[in-house]
Amino acid sequence: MNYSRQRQIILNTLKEYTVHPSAEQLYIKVHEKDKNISKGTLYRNLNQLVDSGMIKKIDGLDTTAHFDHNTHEHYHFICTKCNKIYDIEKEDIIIPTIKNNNEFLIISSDIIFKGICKECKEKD
Amino acid sequence: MNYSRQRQIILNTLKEYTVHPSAEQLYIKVHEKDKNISKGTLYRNLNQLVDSGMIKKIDGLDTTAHFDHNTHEHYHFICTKCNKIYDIEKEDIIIPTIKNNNEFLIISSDIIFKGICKECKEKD
DNA sequence: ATAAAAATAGGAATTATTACTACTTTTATT
DNA sequence: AATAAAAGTAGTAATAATTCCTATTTTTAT
Repeated sequence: MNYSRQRQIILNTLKEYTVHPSAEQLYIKVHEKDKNISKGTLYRNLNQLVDSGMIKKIDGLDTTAHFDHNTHEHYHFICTKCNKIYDIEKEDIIIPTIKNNNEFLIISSDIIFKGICKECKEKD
Repeated sequence: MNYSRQRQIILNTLKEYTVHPSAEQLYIKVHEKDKNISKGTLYRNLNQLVDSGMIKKIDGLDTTAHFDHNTHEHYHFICTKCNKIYDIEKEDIIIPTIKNNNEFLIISSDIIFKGICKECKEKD
């Protein structure tokens, strides 16, 4: 992967997020910094960054892919009321494993908890 | 929800699968049984069946939604070589939980394990 | 300095999904 | 059984997310 100014902007912009934007949300911010960066470039670079392990792609949040610059192993909680996505750190959960498993070589596990966050609970 | 012949065909067709088809894959089979069932009808009914809890929607497998007639709580393992989706039964895993959690009310958790299945491991 | 490899902008194309509309089927009530 | 309201349908148009394409530009290794 060669250096590219555009890819640098995309990565830096993603790093400014504490939540996990979709490509479209990211595009708006990136576009503010450089009006010429096209969606083709954005998608191509996001995919390259995912493939090289520099960022993570999160599916299953809604119908679109979201992107996460936090590459250390962690999981997500989505509040079904406010749709906010919270990070759940590895050390804060009991990791699932398959019992007596000699059939599957597990390389990664994605976990998405869904429910109600404290804030929404207190509003009721 | 009223009875509809088309919905019955869609549900029965989904039940014939042991794997978890996308809407498109399901459409091909449904279309073999009744040439007149439209994609609009398929999507509308799939969404109704999901909303009523009769089937489950699985996101995060690839870019499209997949559907599962197996509504009892279970999880999935995707082989990154052959892309086959295996069911992992609840009783076969150690369920993840958030430790010392008083912030999130967890209603459901989706887990997708990724790795290499036995078959693909043995081919190497 | 230069040539091959990689990347780009911008728009076209593709794919998945939803929305719309005039018509048909189902269901509850008589 | 007749009937009217509610629910559902086919077929197509529209939308949204993402990928593909191409001529041009940038990066990198010599």
